[in-house]
Amino acid sequence: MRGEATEDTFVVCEGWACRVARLSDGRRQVLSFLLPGDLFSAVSAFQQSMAFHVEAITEVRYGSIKNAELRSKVAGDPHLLDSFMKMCIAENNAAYQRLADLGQRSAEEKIASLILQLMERLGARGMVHNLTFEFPLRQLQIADAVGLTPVHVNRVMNMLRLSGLIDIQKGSLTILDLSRLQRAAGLK
Amino acid sequence: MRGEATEDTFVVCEGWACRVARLSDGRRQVLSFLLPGDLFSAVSAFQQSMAFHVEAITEVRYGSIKNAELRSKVAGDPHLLDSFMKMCIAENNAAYQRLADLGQRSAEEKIASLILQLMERLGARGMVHNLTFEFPLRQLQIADAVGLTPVHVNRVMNMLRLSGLIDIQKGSLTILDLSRLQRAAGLK
DNA sequence: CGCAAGGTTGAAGCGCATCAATGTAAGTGG
DNA sequence: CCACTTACATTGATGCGCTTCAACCTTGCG
Repeated sequence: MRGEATEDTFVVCEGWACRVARLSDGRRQVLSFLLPGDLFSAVSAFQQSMAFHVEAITEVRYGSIKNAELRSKVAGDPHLLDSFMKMCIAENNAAYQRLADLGQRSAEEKIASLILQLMERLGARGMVHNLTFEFPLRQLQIADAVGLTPVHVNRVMNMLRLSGLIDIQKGSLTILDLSRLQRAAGLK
Repeated sequence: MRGEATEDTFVVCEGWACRVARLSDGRRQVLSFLLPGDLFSAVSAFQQSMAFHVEAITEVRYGSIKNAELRSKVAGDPHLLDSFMKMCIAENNAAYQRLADLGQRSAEEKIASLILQLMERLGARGMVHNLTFEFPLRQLQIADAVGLTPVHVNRVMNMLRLSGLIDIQKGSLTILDLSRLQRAAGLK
């Protein structure tokens, strides 16, 4: 789905997608990953067109609501307005955290913290069990999200695997040593 | 000003400030620059505490409004709600553009596009004349904004100056060759 | 004057990019 | 069922962009 003006606001019901910005020369930046429950953009009801577009990562089921309807609902219900603003805040804070990650962290830290952020968001949706969760990302998509080459993403992820921090099997990721992974992410 | 819960939402009236995130080991990331007319955070009225803090760059004059008052005003006026959401969108889109800059661009592109973005925002405020505008940033602040070392920022900015793209005199920046600067920024 | 903050410059090294080749698994058509 | 293709993961060799460390310079100011 490209970034044209839309009549509707969409919400992911099932599957993964991502917001992508494309530079004029073709370079791609994955701005954020969309998990079940996420709006394609928390504020899309209020803007003409998006500066990015949305791409499916897996098969995606999604729902929609007319922008005009969403706007009037939000305007008419202070409690809903508050929830809506909180989603907007979350979107902002997530972007700011990624900014700090991209600006300040090494390759290993970037990838480790991306994994931890995804786990946190999936955990809030009850989609993590025993530190294991679905992980449908290709290494190219990870590379475009953290600003590295796919080749280097491969090397770093292999290192994380060989060091016994994570394990990946058939689209499923398991964190084998959470505290070491957090240290590798530069946290604490 | 740290990121504690605040009773008020602040708006910059005069001067420059910036939002800053700090990593646990002390690394800093400048998330965005605040120019006259910017809210410290477009959504600060709706959240408990900020994930970042705000630092002054120059002397800053600012105003404030009680969060509760701002919330009720926004909730009570659909037109104001729309304006408010548009500020939130702008904040988001700016963050996304910086994400793409940090993830995909070279040092020269990062710095050139930062300069162009600042000029664009200042121009919208009528603060640019003959491609010249106030530029109070230290090289360290630029470095923390684009994710480079101050040393390298210095080299790149010197190159931009020696190449005749920009000129800096006493806190004032002039763009000498706009189209070459845009090309250096990787645009078009 | 003497100090502090910031700008400038050089030398050396590392982290990641780049280029290129090979491996591997799933899908497709004959 | 096998030849072929396509997509993605893996691995090695080489090089560059940026970091790091360190010195020195400039400016403003008590």
